[in-house]
Amino acid sequence: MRILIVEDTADVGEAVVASLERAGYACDLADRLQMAEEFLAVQSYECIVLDLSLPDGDGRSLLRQLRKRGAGTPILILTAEFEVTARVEALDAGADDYLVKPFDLRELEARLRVLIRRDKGQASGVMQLGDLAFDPAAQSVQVGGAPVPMTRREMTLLNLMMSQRGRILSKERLFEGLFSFERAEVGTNAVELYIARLRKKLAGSSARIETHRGLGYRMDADDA
Amino acid sequence: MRILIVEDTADVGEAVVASLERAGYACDLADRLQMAEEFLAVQSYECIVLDLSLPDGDGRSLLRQLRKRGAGTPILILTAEFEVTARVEALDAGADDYLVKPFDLRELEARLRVLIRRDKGQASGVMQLGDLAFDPAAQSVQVGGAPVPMTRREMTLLNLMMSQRGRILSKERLFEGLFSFERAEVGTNAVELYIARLRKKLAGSSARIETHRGLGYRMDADDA
DNA sequence: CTTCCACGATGAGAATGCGCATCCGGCCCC
DNA sequence: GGGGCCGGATGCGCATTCTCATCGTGGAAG
Repeated sequence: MRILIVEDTADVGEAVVASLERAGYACDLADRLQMAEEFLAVQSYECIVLDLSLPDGDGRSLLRQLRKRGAGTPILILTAEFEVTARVEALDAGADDYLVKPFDLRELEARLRVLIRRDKGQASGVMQLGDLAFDPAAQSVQVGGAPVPMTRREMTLLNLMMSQRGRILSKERLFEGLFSFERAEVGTNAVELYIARLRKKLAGSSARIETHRGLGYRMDADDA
Repeated sequence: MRILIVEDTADVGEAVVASLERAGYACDLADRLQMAEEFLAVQSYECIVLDLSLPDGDGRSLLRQLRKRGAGTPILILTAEFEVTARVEALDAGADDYLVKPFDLRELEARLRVLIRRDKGQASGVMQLGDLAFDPAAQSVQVGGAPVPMTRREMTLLNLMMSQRGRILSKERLFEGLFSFERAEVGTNAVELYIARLRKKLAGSSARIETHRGLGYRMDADDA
């Protein structure tokens, strides 16, 4: 939990550092843009608190530079400029929050907690099986990095099989999953059909579908 | 891009809705907690704007309830309470931002843009895809540096597709992002219509919208 | 070991209905 | 009042989907 504070007014900077250190963060204090850049070159931070008016330049340039470089670090602007246009401009330039002096240290801490909390915790729900990757959210299938086009039925079947990988799924079960409501009219052969289609599209992958006669189907990888 | 606004003061709520709709968001307005919960039960939102003082209870309870349920939707508190302790409490309870009335609509919009782009995992504002550049803040689209005029709906759709680039978005999902409840009577092929219009305007660009029959649409660049 | 049967695999073809284009009317905002 | 934005309706083309029919194969019993 390391935070960079860029602030030229000594007493403000020191007060912020003292407060954040008491809250358990490791803090580096820079009073000029150049010093901030030196810190950033050798250290990565959970979060950056940035004053806009600095003796050797404008904080906005640092902000833009970082974003252009692709840095995703949350940045909180802390400044005396209270004009709405300045706020909008900074936020649109890539800042994540904007606090106007004078401010309350408790609020600063709370807002930093929010930024750090947000920055963590976005997991990708991708399922992997051998060289087969399936992302249910994106509805995308890849074999060894190459995308494989799938139709809707194929996709739902793959979803069923992969979310229960390693288990044998009865044909009735798969049938329910595929044709839950319109089942009355569709023949019993349909499941086998889509199993065949899936197998064909998954040829060349290390994932495969085993047949267990009289029981159902099971998905697994070749080796393992 | 659908936003839920929970606000009991009619003129404030309507002003916010008008402003956000002009910016291309689909908005649902709830003036009571109960209504908000009903909306949330049947619809998912990109973001929630929440007033704390409501006729049938305290907004904080909704906030806590959502977080306990594990909802990760960004929430912006919009209230007249200006005490620091109230802000800290709300932020620690799971709110992502806190704006005190009276506020400037431009700042609200800017802060919502921040929350939404953060939620999507992007740090800065401008999105690029091949030679197509989209700036949600400026509501501007460029193909190879040349500006392309877009209508509001087209822009909203492009925003949806680009912020989820590489993923297949179902027609229902796009529909929900495009239209709010009051416009519920629009036909089902409205989405196809705007897809067609977008494609026409994006002809000549390396950005492309693929159709995945039965699944939805997916945005990508020609090469890759 | 052999034989037979039932279950599963596979290919070809037909119909459903999805998605696209187009034209058009209506509405809102200027 | 008018121009652009918005969304309705229709007809057509075709991918997807499912049926049908045939062939392959595993397994158990004699």
